[in-house]
Amino acid sequence: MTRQDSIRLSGTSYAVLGLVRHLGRATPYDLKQLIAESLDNFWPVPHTTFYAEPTRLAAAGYLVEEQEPGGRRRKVYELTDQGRQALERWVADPASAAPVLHDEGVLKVFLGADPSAVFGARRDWHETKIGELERHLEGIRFALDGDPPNRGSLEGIAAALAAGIAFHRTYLTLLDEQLADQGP
Amino acid sequence: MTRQDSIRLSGTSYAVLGLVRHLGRATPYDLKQLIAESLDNFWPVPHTTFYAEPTRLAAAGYLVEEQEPGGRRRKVYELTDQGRQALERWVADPASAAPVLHDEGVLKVFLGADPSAVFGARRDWHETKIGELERHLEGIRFALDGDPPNRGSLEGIAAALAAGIAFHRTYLTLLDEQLADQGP
DNA sequence: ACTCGTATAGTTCGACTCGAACTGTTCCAA
DNA sequence: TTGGAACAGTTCGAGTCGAACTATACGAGT
Repeated sequence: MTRQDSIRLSGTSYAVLGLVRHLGRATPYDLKQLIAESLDNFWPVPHTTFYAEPTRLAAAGYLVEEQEPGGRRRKVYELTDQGRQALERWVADPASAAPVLHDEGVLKVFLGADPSAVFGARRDWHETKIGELERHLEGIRFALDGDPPNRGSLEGIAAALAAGIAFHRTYLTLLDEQLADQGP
Repeated sequence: MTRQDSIRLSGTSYAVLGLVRHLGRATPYDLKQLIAESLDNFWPVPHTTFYAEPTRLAAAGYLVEEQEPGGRRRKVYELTDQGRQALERWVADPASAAPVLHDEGVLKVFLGADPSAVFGARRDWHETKIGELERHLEGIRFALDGDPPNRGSLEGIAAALAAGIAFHRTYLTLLDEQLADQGP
């Protein structure tokens, strides 16, 4: 009998349910590994949440929790019907919360910092980031050329990576425009 | 004697300090009004934080807190030297934390939602938002054409609004590209 | 076989954050 | 003169986060 503690489900909750559905059986660490560098660009989840949130979801009946008897005694999660249904309902609804951006650099400039200094530093960061994501994406593409055991998974990650790269490129363009409007 | 409870200062803390510096004397409600629709695009601050955070900052010596004797008994804040120095030090440092984006729509698509449905709905939202911001910006520009009592303030807000509009436009472009890549 | 370093895996804690819901105040028009 | 809308402020508890820490596994060199 699943419990109905009627907890609130956030985007992060659904992210956890979705990742568990994807892996079938997953430990918190698996979840963390899955999204590093891909989904993380659009929906950051601190790693501690992957330990806390599944426990919450299991208590409310969306997941089942098992613990390995020996070794690291890791907890392994699987979706329940209730979890699957909640996830499907949420995914089917095309409405989504407005995107939210947190940019400390713009805040600094708003509070009087020198735009060239702040945006200049930021520029380099985006370039580095793009490099990382591209390298990662290449790796995935290479894997996709071989045999595809987990093809679907990799394709989703590739799409997220491509979108992430597009996002950072756009940001770079915007920054360069700002920098051009300023200094010499 | 200012207390040194050595609290952690987040971007939001500095935002509060900066807004108080800007206004000279400010109530929480003033702060909230100041950033609605402008800074909010890059550094969202829930309104309750404008009640809690200044209290925290005052306890640690960054602000002084006074309470109106009658009426609404509002609390009024002013910057201390300690607060001013902390703010200046932070603003002078060109390094800033990486921008962070939260986009539930992309999350949904990542988890298997229909991209056209999700992005289509989102598209309209951005258009509405741009309209609002543009109307607001026009208002500010009109005010700037008149006499400028608080000119500096308004210019900062105008800049933030312009950047916000640019951001949403860019997002719109990206969404349209995604929608074009999909079906008809 | 052993042991040291590194990578992997997991947890605890407390401070902070957030939003829902509520209360109180002021203003203004009917 | 009173009732409703807009304005202003607060409370509360659940949720979120990151720093710091512990523990386990693996592997290279000895």
